[in-house]
Amino acid sequence: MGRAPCCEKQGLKKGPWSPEEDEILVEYINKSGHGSWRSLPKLAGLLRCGKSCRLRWTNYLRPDIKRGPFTPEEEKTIIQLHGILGNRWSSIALQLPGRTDNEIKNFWNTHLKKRLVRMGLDPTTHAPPSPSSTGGGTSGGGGGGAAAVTTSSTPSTRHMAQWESARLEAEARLSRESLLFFSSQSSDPTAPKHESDYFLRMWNSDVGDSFRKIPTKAAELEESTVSPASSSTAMATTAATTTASTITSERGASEAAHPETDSSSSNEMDESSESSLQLLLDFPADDMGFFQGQVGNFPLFSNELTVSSSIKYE
DNA sequence: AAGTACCTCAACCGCATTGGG
DNA sequence: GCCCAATGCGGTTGAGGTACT
Repeated sequence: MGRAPCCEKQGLKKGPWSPEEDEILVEYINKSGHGSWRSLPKLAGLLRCGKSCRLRWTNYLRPDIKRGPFTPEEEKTIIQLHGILGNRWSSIALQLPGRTDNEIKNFWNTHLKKRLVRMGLDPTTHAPPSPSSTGGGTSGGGGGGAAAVTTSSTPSTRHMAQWESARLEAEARLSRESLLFFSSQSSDPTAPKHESDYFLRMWNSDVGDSFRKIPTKAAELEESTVSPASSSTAMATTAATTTASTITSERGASEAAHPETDSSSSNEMDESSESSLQLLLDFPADDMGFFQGQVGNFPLFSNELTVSSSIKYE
């Protein structure tokens, strides 16, 4: 195929940016905007490719970038969002104003990932490693451990399945209760009438968008790893139950006391218990408040519901 | 003090996606 | 609908700094 390189390599500088280059770039963008990144270097008089300029601007020079160490709240947000979104750093960054996807990615890889590993959690899925896989194969970084989880699903598809499950459940409920729902809506159109409402909202938000855009290739892969009899929805429910448990604070704790939920995943969750979930369970419910008013044009979660609403479907 | 190992993070690379012609 | 350029995104690299021996 041979896509042409993003820029002609000859004569273009690579590596760290000098203060002078930074100054030129900032001055030019402040004056003229970045416009076409490809043509920017030439117009600004920089010996860099447009891609490099864009990266430098978005990751370092942008005026709204927040510097300095991550706060505990930001850490929690990242961990929780990673539990939901996986390695969708740009989506995670949307919830952390002033932080770049690159910064979050680096912080995750150098700090948070290790912390989860120390807690006995799979940093990819946030689930405790399955007993069969704990013996050998978690060496090496990267995605090596991804296959260790419950089904053969990949992290991204498990996250997608989680979303899909919540969405389907919400839609089913709403269709069942549509008359009641719409009649009662007149009193307060903005107030969620049902917990599943939040998922529909989130699904229709920017965050949900990122899932709808997951390439079908991933879904096909998912299908191919599941027996024909098991629909993707059924799989999704299982995955959602498992994964959502790990990312839910209140629910995670109550789940241990209510083993009547999905038996296929309950074993894992039982084994995880408090110790392996400690980090996630420690989060107060209103830590998910970052969703409120920040996704789309509406609040997504009320304080009393938070994410715990995500699992109460059977 | 010197050498080595480890850590951090800015920057690069290449694939995926988007959008215009 | 197809092609291609532009842009976005996530994984990876490597230089520089720090800690340890």
